[in-house]
Amino acid sequence: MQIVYEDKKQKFETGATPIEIAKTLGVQLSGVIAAKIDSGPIDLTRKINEDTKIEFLTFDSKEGKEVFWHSSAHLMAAAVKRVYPNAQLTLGPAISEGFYYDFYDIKLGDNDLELLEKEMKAIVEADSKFVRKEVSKDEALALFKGNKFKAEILGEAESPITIYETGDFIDICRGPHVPSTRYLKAFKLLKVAGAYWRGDSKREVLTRIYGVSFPSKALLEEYTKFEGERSKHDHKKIGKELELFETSAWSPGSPFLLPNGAIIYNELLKLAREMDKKYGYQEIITPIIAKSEVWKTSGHYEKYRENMYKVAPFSVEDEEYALKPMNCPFSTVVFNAKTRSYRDLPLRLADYGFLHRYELEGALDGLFRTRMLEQNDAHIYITEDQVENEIIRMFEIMKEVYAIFKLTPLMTLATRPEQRIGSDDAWSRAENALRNALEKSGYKYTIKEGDGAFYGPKIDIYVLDFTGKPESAYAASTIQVDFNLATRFDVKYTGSDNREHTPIVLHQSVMGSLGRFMGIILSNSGGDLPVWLSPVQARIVTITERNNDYGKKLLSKFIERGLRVELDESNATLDYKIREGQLKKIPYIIVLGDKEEAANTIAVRSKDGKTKYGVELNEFSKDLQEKIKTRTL
RNA sequence: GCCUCUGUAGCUCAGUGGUAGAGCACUUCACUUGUAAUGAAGGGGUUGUGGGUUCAAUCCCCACCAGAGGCUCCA
Repeated sequence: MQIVYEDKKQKFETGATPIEIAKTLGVQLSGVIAAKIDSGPIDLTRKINEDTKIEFLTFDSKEGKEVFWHSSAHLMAAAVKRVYPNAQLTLGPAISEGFYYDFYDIKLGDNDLELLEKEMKAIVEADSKFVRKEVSKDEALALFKGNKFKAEILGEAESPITIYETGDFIDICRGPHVPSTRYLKAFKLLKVAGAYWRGDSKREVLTRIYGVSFPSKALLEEYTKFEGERSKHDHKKIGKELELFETSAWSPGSPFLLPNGAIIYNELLKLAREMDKKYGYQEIITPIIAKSEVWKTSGHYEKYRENMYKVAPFSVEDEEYALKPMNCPFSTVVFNAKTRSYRDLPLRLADYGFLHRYELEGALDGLFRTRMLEQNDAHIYITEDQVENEIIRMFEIMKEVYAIFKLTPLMTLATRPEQRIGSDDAWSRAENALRNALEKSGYKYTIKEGDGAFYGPKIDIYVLDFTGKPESAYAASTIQVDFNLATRFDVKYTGSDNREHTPIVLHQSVMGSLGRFMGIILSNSGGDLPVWLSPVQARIVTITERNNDYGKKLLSKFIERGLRVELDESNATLDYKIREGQLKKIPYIIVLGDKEEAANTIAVRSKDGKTKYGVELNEFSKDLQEKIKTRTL
């Protein structure tokens, strides 16, 4: 057998294990969790019987982590079995950050986790080996007699079945695993949650325990520290601290924007409207409630009814009305308000209507997932051959907006799903248009096969969150092609051939839900907003009461200039006032004392703690206005 | 909707089967301060809501409401 390891080529006896091979090659095994050969990762103790390349996996690699966490899931399951012998094992995979295991027939709460951790520690100290065995399907079934979940899994598997023994614990498992429990030095069980067997809400509810583990205590501490950092980016916490929004049981899922929050929200709206103007979108205003008939025509009533709020009967006519969950159909009324020609296209209609969607209570999340939302929504009526260029244009808008917020976009192209309307030809042309637009604009993108809407392909744009990890990116913008809407609402234009044609509709939303977008900005910035978005752009602080009149005089000057400035003339100490301003993340604190008053200047402290003395008010306010105008820090 | 946890003053949180406490915030007074917390006094709570158990419930039990996390990661 020939093994290739980096540039060393050596022959080994068939049946050598990675541990033996490592010794011969002189590979240091400390930190090595598993090996990887051509056919995939394997146990360090498993014999290799094929010609192959070999790689040694440590925790640093994605595959190494997977092995490590999967072994940790076994460790946890072993502990659960000891403490709760009746618990039935189901599945326990590694996930992107840690692992979980689902159990059937146990009840436990967060308080029980400590007990399990102790048990796990005992197993780790016992240094139990992970022993791999192959058995027949029948033998495996016998091992898990009475466990319908394992029986279901085995039903789909082929003999021989691999099992792993760790002390007295046995689980069906493809592996590989770390050689022994001693490797699993540092771990933490995080939470207990409910999950459905195979993610299906009609099936059994299982108890899922989440955990993370690391090869050293230091790494676990680092993880814990990062989790602390995470809470600084919790938009709900920031919203509370900066007095931006409140939630109320009066209307769950519909946050109330407080004055400070409303300022930020309106600044975002202002930006959206500026972009509309710049890029030739016309704003329309359409009803919030309408007869359900509308949604029967659009098809939403059939597909989306569970998420719709009905208002029925609304009037004496006993006709059912509904709150709109989407703006789309209403733009057709605007299009049809007069006879349209191809010269009117592309017709770009922006709609900021308030939408209501019934979201599951458990899915609600601050500004991120709400039941009332407002999108910077647009519907573009267009001919098929205009699609590509129009989308390139949309990317221009998006680039401009993202640059302001320093957001990094990730593009995904979603193609035709199983259930769809429109001809395959039309789909191909539309998908190509989207692909070309992406490529001509120089974007890298991933393709999600079959993930398009039933009415057309789409591009979803995600933006990175504060961690910068693609897997936790936010869905921010969307661009969708729609073959359905115009047909359903009988929308037509006259072509250059003097005949009637049905336009294609593009759905576009650059910022998505504005509330949600605000949440993203809050989280990513940790509450440190640029001047143009800050509810209070500067706060005047007087040192003594003697300076209050000077403070009032300057305040009115700032307000005349349209700046959001406030005055703190309380009789607290300067230190206290500075601290207050700093905690509220106000970009500038203007300090006024006797010296400033005598010289008719101001002292400006910026958020980074640096202070400039003897500044002229005009100079400062001009600088501020410039920053606001250009939307820079 | 389902699972786990949580709900005590505006906020952050203690606490107890015998109707409640701290810090911050707020009000008042004193201090008049030069770049991240001056001191003192005071006001503020049907312990989420509704039932039940009990001589007695904020605490125990049930239901409801709201909040947090989870319900895609496949032997």
